[in-house]
Amino acid sequence: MKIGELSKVTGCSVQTIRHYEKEQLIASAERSEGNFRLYDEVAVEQLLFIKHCRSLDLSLPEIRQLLGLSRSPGAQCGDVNRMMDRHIEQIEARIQELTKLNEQLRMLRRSCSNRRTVEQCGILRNLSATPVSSG
Amino acid sequence: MKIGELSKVTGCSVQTIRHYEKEQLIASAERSEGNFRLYDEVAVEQLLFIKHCRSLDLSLPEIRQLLGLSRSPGAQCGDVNRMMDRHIEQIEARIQELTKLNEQLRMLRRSCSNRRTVEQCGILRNLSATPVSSG
DNA sequence: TATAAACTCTATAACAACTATAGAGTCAAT
DNA sequence: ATTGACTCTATAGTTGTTATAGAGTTTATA
Repeated sequence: MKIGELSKVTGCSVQTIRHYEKEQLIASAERSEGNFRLYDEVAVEQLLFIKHCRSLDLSLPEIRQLLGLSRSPGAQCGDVNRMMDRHIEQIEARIQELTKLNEQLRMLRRSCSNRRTVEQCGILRNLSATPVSSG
Repeated sequence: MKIGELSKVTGCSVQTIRHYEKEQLIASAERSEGNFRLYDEVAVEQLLFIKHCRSLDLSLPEIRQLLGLSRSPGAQCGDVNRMMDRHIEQIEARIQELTKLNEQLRMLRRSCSNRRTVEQCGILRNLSATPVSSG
């Protein structure tokens, strides 16, 4: 199948597929006489794997590493697990950050309730002061 | 003061300050005879305002808009409030996304507990299947 | 058979908000 | 005069796509 069909089947855009090839996440496809990329079912599987990893926010280098590990079947799972653990840590750290941010934003938002002119706007006043604290 | 001192005082890097100037977040600085940028206290205030906004994850266009509003003191606060509300919504949506992601990752992580070879690794097996569900 | 439509190719730029670099100029001190 | 610290502009890199231009290929139709 050509790249357009692969795109439809997997839900990855054509440019994205070419991008993954350039980034070495998938092997360089064979070419037709007219220099079109040709794919088979294996490519579909690989792309779905990658897509699934991306939906979990794994980076392309992380995915490349996973693909490498899955190609060396004798290897232990330790590396896979370590990567997942690190990734989970990152996500949780980000959630914490955003949660704190959200509290600050809500506090800030409470400092102004419309119908004032910008001159007296509590939000702008609070943004000018360095620490976020309003009352 | 020159850009290096402004950088120290505000904690913004020299490149970032120049970047903000190019992006029209701060006015083009006056120049010395030798073409060095020269700043005063007003610039310090503005940069701290911007830095504070950035710490709240406001985008540069959003900050530019806020700065514009704060310069037209007759304007109503409505716009400021709408921007904050939209921003809060975005942050909360992102927190939801990440929380869901985190659950999926933890579930996936539970599917492999070291000491297996990659061939039997539950993580890799689950990543190959399209929906995330493991048991 | 000519031609148009739909597809593919490569290479490049855009996105956001910086960070890093190269190569040149300025300034103060020795 | 020269060193060192600073500054200048312009450009490329970061991440994972998406969008574009300009050219070539294949398929369907007139």
